[in-house]
Amino acid sequence: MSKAKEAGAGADAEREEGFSGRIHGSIARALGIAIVSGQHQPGDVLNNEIDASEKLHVSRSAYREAIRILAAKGLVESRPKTGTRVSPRHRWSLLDPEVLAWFFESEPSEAFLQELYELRMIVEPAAAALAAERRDDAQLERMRAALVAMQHETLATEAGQAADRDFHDTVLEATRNAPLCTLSSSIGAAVRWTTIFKQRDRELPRDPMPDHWKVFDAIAAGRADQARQAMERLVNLALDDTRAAIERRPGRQS
Amino acid sequence: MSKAKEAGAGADAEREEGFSGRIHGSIARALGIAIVSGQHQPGDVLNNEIDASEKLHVSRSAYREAIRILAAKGLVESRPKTGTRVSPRHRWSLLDPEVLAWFFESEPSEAFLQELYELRMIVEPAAAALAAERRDDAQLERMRAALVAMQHETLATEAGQAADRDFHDTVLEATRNAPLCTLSSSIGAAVRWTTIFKQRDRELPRDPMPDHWKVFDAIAAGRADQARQAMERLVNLALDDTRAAIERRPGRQS
DNA sequence: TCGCGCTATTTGTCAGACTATTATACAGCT
DNA sequence: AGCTGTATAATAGTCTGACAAATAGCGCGA
Repeated sequence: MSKAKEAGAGADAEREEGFSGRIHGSIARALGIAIVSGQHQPGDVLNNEIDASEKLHVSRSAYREAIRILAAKGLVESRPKTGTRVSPRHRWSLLDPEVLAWFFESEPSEAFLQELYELRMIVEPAAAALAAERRDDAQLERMRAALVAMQHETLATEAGQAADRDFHDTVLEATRNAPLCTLSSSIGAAVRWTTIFKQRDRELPRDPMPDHWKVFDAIAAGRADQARQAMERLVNLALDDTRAAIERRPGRQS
Repeated sequence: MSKAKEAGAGADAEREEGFSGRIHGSIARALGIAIVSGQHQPGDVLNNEIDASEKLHVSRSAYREAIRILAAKGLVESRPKTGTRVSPRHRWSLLDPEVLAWFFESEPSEAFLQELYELRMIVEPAAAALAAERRDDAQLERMRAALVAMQHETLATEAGQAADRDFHDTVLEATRNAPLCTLSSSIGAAVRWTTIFKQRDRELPRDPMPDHWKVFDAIAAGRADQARQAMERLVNLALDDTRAAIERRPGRQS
């Protein structure tokens, strides 16, 4: 069978700019970005299906499938006669990975970033505390291996960032709480997008390893409170770095 | 308002619980329930579009739109030649309102409920603390009004439950953190589904008002820590009630 | 044994017609 | 005049049937 087939790097890298091969996917992406970036505000009604699909040079069914995707994520709502209109913000699935990705494709507001970090600051330390109580030896070993790799490669390389992801993912898995995993995973992935800004800005100003090791040690020792505090510091420092990088770079690129 | 018609083709007795109006919606719902309930396990491939749509007596496009919805929520993944297969669980958007609803339509496992409450226990107290620091007078007034209404109507009535929702929603809004709102709103809505079990089981064993008022008082006074602790107690008691109701009702069919 | 191209299967896309729903305007009634 | 019910028109929803594109798996040949 195809067990080790899941290379990972290749499959994910294919979601680069432009489109994802499938028409309905790229239309959903384009519309989604237009919505989360405010080009289409809540309450606005989109062109009817015929006009819209003509303007985009696609068939009506492809356009409709794109709309279904957006509707599934709470961004729009369709009704006969009224048309398809952008839903109020409180209906949006702000934690959906794709929606988050769309936010980050159109320079999210600093306030939004702030809110995400705030949520991360609530969730990840709690996750670390749970992990300290529930991790098993195999997970512990994977965390250590990830940190070792991360230390060797540094966050400047793709492999290093993958190791970082691996560490955090294993911490989450160790909580044995599936909803918590998907949540924190989404936030983490989104926030890690900002790493690109940081990297592009200049060399990483701070060595993240000591803080990571403190989290690991606390989890290994089974000290929940200590793990929580260590993770709090870690996230806090990441926030500082990101905020500094953003303030130093008020110019938008395109 | 009569639900007249429906006779028509006659052969579509397949349409269960009746509503959702839109075909693609009900198909997505049916398939979604089948997936989250384990009838289709991760890795399983669904029938190809032609067979499936024939078996359901719907057109291929309607079926495809249903699949797009499920794919948008991470439940399935479609590729040419391979077909559409159920995604691994860690891809599922467990916090999506519809996915949660589907879980609760097919008696969720106790473990899953436990995990949801655990997450709620992490998020809601933190939200209460933030609300205590950021609420404005108008929000405060709406919280008070909601609690007064809740006290009059009790949780046994629809109006009383609406007031409960209103209270919690206002607390969330007061955090001024949009992602936190959508998250906690989803969890709250899902967990409140269990209220039905509780009600069905017997009279509500405990008066929830004193704990609600304590949360309110702390938020009104701007005492973040106090609000956090009060909300912790509130959620904890809800968990106890739910767990008791479930254990008292082990009636398992199928 | 290994690699390369063929093919069959499945999703993806397209086009056009018809149906269902409903907001709105309008006529009719009180 | 004000209200009520109905006709109308606009739009999403559904269906049909066809063709295109991608690709997993197989067989062929080096």
